[in-house]
Amino acid sequence: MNKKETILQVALQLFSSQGFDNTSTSLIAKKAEVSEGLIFRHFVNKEGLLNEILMDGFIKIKPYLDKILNEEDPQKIVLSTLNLPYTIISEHREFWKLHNNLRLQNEKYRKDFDRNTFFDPLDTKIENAFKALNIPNPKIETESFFIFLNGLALYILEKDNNKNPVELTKNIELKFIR
Amino acid sequence: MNKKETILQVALQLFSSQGFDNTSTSLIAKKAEVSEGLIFRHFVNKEGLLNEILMDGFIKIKPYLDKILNEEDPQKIVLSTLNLPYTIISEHREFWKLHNNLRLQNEKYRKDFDRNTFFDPLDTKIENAFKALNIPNPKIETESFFIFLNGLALYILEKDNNKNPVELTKNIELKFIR
DNA sequence: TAATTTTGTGAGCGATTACTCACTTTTATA
DNA sequence: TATAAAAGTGAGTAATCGCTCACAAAATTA
Repeated sequence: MNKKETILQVALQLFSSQGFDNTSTSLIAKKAEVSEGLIFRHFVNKEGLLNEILMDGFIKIKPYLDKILNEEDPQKIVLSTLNLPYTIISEHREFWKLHNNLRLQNEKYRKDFDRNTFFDPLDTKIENAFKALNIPNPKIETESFFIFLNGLALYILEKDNNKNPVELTKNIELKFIR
Repeated sequence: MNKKETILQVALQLFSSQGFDNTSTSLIAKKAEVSEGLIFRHFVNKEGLLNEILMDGFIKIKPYLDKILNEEDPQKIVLSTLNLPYTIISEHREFWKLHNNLRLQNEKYRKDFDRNTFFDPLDTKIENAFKALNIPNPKIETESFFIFLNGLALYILEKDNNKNPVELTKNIELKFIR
């Protein structure tokens, strides 16, 4: 087992459960069973470690997004986006929790992320889908849709289990596709 | 100006913008222009300071809740609850931001808060309102409703301004009351 | 006014923080 | 196989952390 990988793995686990600020590099080293110095050899500083974790995470998330962006049926686009929170979180819970906490707590991170436009293509994809479905005010509808999506993601994150909230998602679906 | 009050005010501002862990007692003392020791005289420890801030905050929030709980018209109940995020955040933004961050980041705080059942009466109130409005599955509808409400609160928190998102709220309203 | 309590100070404590660096061990290259 | 580069160690650093405490000033009570 690669030691660099172990550090990344342990740090992600700790950052997501305890928070970035509240996790010391000494604890990471201890749990990863490496010397503390090795962390700084590989990642320069604590923030560098965080950045590499985030990069890795987004690279793993990307394919889920691309799959939706390649879809053409507007109804399918909306429906599979509604399932995105469950899909992502069930497979990358720790990363998504970390990303969410940083986004809500760290203003600098939030602005960097927003400038990064990671989800922008999905945003326009959804808006176009609503247009295609002849929804009266597609721009506002898209805004509502993403508010719902964020709420749903938080809801799933807060549950400890990874059970798919099918009935709930169905109920929400009907509010956007009649 | 009361020095204890100043400490509470400064600490709330710093905790909500930087996070609890990332804010030192020395910085609070400096910004409040008091000695660091005074913080511990008044609040025993850093966590005691946090708790008093939270207590104060919830006491200020309570009346908004009570107003809805005393309402009888089911439609009005749903509508004014949908306006709750904007109402609370525009007047107690810092407190609500702090509460949200703690809830998402600190597992102990989340569990304590959930056990505290602060919002439980509102939950049943909404469910009964949906029953009165003959909504097919009131339990699931209530769950969706609060997911939406959480998403909306985050949306308003992330915006720096305090502008009431009327058009958006109207759009969401129509998804719950036809 | 005198005694007591409350409010406030600031130097200082041990523990912990992120990080450095001289050094050794392992791996890759010539 | 000799050499260079990369990976890994662990003791040590200054700075900062939450917090204590002896003491002084201010407010309250007797």
